[in-house]
Amino acid sequence: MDVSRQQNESALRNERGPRARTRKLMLETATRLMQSGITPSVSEVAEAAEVSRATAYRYFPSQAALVHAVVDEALGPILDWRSEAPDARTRVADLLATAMPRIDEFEATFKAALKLTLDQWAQRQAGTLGNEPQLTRGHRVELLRQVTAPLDGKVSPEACEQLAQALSLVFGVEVLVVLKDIWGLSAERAQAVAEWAAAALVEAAIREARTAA
Amino acid sequence: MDVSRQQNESALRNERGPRARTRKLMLETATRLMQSGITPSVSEVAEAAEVSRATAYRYFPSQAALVHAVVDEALGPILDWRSEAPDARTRVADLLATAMPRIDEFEATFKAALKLTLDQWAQRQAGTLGNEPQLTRGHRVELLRQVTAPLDGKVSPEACEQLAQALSLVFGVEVLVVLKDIWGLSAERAQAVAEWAAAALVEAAIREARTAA
DNA sequence: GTCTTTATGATACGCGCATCTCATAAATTT
DNA sequence: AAATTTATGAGATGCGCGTATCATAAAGAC
Repeated sequence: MDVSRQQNESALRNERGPRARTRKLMLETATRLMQSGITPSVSEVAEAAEVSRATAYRYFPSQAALVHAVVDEALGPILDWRSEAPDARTRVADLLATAMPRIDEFEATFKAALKLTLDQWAQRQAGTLGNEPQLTRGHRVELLRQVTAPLDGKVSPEACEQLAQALSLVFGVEVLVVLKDIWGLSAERAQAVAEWAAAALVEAAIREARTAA
Repeated sequence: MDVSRQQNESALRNERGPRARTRKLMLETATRLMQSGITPSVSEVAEAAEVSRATAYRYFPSQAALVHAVVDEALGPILDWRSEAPDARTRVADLLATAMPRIDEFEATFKAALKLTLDQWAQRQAGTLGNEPQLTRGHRVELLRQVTAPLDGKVSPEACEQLAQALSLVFGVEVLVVLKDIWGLSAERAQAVAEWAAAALVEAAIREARTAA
């Protein structure tokens, strides 16, 4: 029973037929469960979606694959984000305004994803690397390069890179983990702090370039 | 067999006797395993330490308890950190110089701890809150209040608080996770980026207070 | 309509973690 | 030294995850 023979992974998403239907059902169920705070095992999704465990494992062979798929859905508008604003300050503010509420909305999902990357890192360290779906987590790099793009030429490439790296610290689930869970802030306050910090970093990079010139 | 009847938790640490000895052995074994990248189960520590599983579980009833104990050891010098430097810039640089190498050294341990806090958060959300040891993760707040202490009076309390919160984003395991794992930086580069970001944030807070006045 | 292909469900197995019980060994106390 | 408390080990049990097998039901081809 080789699935890819007749319907490959990408085709499965949007086409119809029994496979696409079941997959959609499972994904929706998994998303709902994760939103409620659970990081469901494949078996749990199977039960909640009222399909047999065997079937569930045919679509998502591991919890990692499951979370990966749900995260892809959750990322949605963040992946499509673009900015034509002329200055970096506006771009970073815009990015945070788009991404952070979405991340907060799917907080449980993104935290589960973060947990999985930590799992995979540990297994890699220990040498026990199953060939899992390999959670991506590289979106930040691309997005932040867009943010710092207006600074090309005005700021040295090294400084630009450093700024992007620093910005990646104030943008992501980790921000919520720290500000909400440790400091007890609301989602709004957390976003405000992140925006302030991001603006300060951009400002500093620009200022340094100015004094260096 | 009520342990606390004769030797309570705190007494166990430094006193001697068979219990303290076994506990120490297990802790050392667990630390060694975690440094090698594994996040060991209680059973694994038991085997590596050559004690029976039953004994192991008497000391550490769960993996969470185990990690918690190892983290306490790993924190070591970070918890003792103090600074008498007169200005916040120096203090934050000093804190990062102390803490980041230590965190990097015990990277696997701190990542495991982060994973556990995510687990606990998820279980809390789902309502299934076992009464686990409840990982602390609040050290950052105290340390950063010390960092921003020189700004009291010079900067409004709100701004001071916000600065501390922003600084907490560039100080901790999360920084390593993002900069090393996503960007592929070395530990040294990661620390340099964190230091630059921290300095920029402090600078921004001070500058804002100046212009506001 | 028959026949093939494909999807699903029921069931069973192995594995590792966590817990419990009970017997033995070690220690402390008197 | 004897008695009592305390620590340990060996084994059994239950539970959940992941996998494999086989039989049935649904969909598509002719």
